[in-house]
Amino acid sequence: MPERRRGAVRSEAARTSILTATARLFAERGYDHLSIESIAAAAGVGKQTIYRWWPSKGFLVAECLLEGMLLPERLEPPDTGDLRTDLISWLEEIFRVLESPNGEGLMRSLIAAAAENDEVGKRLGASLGGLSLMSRINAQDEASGISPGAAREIVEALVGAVVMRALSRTPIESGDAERLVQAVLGVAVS
Amino acid sequence: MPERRRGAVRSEAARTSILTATARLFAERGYDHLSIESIAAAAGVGKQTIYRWWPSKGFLVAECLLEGMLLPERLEPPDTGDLRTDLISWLEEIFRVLESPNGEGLMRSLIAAAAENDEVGKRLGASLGGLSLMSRINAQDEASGISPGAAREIVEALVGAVVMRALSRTPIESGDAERLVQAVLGVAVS
Amino acid sequence: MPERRRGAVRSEAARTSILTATARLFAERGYDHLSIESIAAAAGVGKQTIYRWWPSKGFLVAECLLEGMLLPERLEPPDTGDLRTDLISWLEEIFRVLESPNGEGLMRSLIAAAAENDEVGKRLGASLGGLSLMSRINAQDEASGISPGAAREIVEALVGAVVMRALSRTPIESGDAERLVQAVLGVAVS
Amino acid sequence: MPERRRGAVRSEAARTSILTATARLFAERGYDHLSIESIAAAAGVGKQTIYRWWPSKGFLVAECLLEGMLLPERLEPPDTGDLRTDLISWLEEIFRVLESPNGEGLMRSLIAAAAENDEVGKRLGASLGGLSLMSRINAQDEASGISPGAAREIVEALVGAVVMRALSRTPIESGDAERLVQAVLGVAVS
DNA sequence: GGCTAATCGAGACGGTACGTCCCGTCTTTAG
DNA sequence: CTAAAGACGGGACGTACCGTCTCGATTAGCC
Repeated sequence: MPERRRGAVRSEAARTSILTATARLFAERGYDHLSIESIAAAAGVGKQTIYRWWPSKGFLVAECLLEGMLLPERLEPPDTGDLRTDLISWLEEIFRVLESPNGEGLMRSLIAAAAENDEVGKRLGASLGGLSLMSRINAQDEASGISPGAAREIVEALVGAVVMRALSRTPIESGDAERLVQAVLGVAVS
Repeated sequence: MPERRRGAVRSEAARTSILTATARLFAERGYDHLSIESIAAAAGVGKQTIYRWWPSKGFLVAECLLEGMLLPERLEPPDTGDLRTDLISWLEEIFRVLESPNGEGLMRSLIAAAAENDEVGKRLGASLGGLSLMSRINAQDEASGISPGAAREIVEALVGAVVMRALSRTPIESGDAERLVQAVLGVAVS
Repeated sequence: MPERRRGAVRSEAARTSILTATARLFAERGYDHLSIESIAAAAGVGKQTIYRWWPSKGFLVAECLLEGMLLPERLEPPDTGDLRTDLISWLEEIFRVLESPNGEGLMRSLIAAAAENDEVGKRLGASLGGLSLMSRINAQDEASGISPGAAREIVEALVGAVVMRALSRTPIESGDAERLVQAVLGVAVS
Repeated sequence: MPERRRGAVRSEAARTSILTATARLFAERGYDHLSIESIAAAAGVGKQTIYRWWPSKGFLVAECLLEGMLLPERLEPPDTGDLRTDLISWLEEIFRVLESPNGEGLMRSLIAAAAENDEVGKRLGASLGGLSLMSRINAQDEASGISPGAAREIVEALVGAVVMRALSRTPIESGDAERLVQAVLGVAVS
């Protein structure tokens, strides 16, 4: 027996409008300066309805991230067969986001959220496409010159480099994606 | 004549006790939850004295970082001549900090500060030893198999990987430093 | 035919446990700090069940008052034939309630409820025994030296004096009941 | 030495506008429905400025009462030499306030405040003129037929009767003041 | 027996207000 | 002119309740 709960059921309309409002305000104002109060007001919802389902704004942002409401596109690496080229395309896509208006601010907000909230932290890498990338590399281990089991380290290094770019406020220059892949993947795979 | 301003001069005692209090509270409570009010109280100082000299708590933290009051040790890579070994030692040192009690929390607080404040962001990499590492690699370019001009990318990738570790809440395992260096520097340099 | 409604009938168990819970919480926490939510929880009842039958907590308290669940005893004046003595006994009884632990708080809660809710207000005097006292005095008018038709004023003055005692936080001293009757009834009736 | 305190001094402007706003909102909305938040907004003041100086809205109302900002007129009994006539005039004045638009509501709000807050409770009687009346009666003890030391009881009874009128929602009729004085002062003084 | 209607418990919902924390600014007194 | 102290207007926090509503379950008269 599924042990039915009693009482009114959770309102999907409220949930949706809260997440939408969160995503919008996150993009507009950044993670700091994002307040539960303003989310509630923008969503046309009582504050308690937010606190009933999410412990803090960090988890709200985490759920938005999971639903793909924060990043403008699906940042998955393409698969043309040539890993190196795919990596470069992928990084260039990410860099393009970073260079878009307020793109860096959005990324830094994401980092701030990841620093404060466990859920966001655990999902940050995957949201940038790291997860599918890892399994992709793992599958190709033998075929490429990459040492086996290094997938995690490579992805960590590449995503980490992107994060450092956002944190260090260094402007991105053309060719950066290629140089980065070159540095991490090494000469051997060229 | 050096054009001395009239009136009382800035109190060094106040400055020091403010920075000390900031560093202590930063370590205890993290970047969020760090408040100017509590710093002033802990330092035995009026709030105005803080606002007179620093624009926000971010800059306070930046100055602490610059003075080496936030990280427990000097995180400079050693120089034994063997770059690969030095990198591993350096990363192991950083990982050791991460594994110390609240070490990860401290690192995440640093990242949060870097995400919010430009100064902290610009200095984060250097504070972890990235700056001296870069010049070291640049100097050795020809000697090693590293492609010329890749120093920045390599350091970015390594430091970035560390940052991702802290953000993703992945526990560190023995050998991780070596694997990371292996992945980034590639087989060719072994 | 009494035009019976269809559907389930009002649950007497719910009604009783609501009133009991109300009376208990009223005594424990006072009229302010008394919440429908806590009554419902204490009574093991849904909030709607309360709102279905009572418009507000004021009416709940009014019904408790009417059922004698709020005041510890029946505060009716005795009837020995000697009005003056009876009045003194009655006031002494009320004063005894006031002096009991939290007795004054209870009385003030009752006054607060009376100030907010019409029903409670109209019943307050009667609950303290004023109603039966009035008819008693009216019946004795000629026999005593009391001017005819003054019953209402006398009762109002006596009960009012008790209320003022509770409001003014003046401690009660022995003999107060007698002095009060003396002041209101005057020397002529002694 | 007067042990001078440091730091900015309390703003009289803020204090005044808070009390004015309190008095206005008290008259408009009553003691329940009076909220610190609305007072702060109406006074153009931060909530903390209220909480810094008053523990609760009860004390705010108490201070307004003390400054005579709540009751429309000075409700002191006149002194023509004839106590009975003066008492009647005084009660008629109070009854006139009760009969004015929202006058009864104001009185009940005052009673509610008195029931909740000690300060208001202690001052309620005095604010209605009870204090000056008591000393007046005491001074005349021998001259009148009033038993010595009965001043407090008489005032308590009279003011209490007024309070009961407000609580019981009984409409006031012409001659009520006289009947009340008659009942309390007795035939002897007629 | 099935239908309809009312009740009950539970509890989600949009709101208001609470009392607290902290912001960044301003004011006061002391050195 | 700096400094400690601290009051100020304001924004947001997370919590408590308000009164309404929506559920599923139960109960009782009616066809």
